[in-house]
Amino acid sequence: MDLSFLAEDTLTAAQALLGKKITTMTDGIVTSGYITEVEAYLGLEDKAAHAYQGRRTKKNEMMYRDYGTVYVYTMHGHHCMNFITKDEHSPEGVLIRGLEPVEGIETMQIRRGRLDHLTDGPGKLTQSMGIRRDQFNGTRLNDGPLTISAGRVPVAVQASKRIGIDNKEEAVDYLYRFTVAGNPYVSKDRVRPAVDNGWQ
DNA sequence: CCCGAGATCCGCT
DNA sequence: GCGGATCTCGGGG
Repeated sequence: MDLSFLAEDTLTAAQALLGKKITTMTDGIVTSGYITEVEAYLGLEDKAAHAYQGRRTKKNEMMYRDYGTVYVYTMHGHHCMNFITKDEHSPEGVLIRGLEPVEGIETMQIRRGRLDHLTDGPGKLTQSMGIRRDQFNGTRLNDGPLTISAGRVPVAVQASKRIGIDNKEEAVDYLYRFTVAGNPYVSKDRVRPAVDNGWQ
């Protein structure tokens, strides 16, 4: 699919990612899901972003690549995945925080070691889909082990505060988290499922 | 070399 | 809601 929507403003790109289907091939096994929850990180002026004030290290180097680059980092022993937006002058990206599983659910259950809560969090979904830093960091969407395609369309998008950044001063209040309204496959919130999980 | 900070997860209260 | 597990990386001595 055409990825040029990732070259535009990151807040718009983040919302446009909701409903897109992402598919991985890891160890010869396909897993996939629809994106239900994302967070935008705006780089230079966003105190919660890894690239705040142009900070550039080995860890966040991929934030300075072009749109469509996959940025995976580890924290607390888990992997988190971003899709980079814009270009090398604007180190911005979108954290993928939730998916509605589609294919390979049994594999996800094995990888997670449990039957539910497979993809309702940034570290959970990377584990379920076999997304490891050494194989995915720095790859490009649709030109590596991760593909993105059209998927579904949300009836409504809900904006809220980002999760887990409670000591970042004014940035904690930005409404840069976006979820599919009425979809239960999201972190933290307990959502009452809407008709068809909030898809059109 | 050591220390501590994280865009987390899990189980328990 | 809370505390503990967990691990890589970056910065300061």
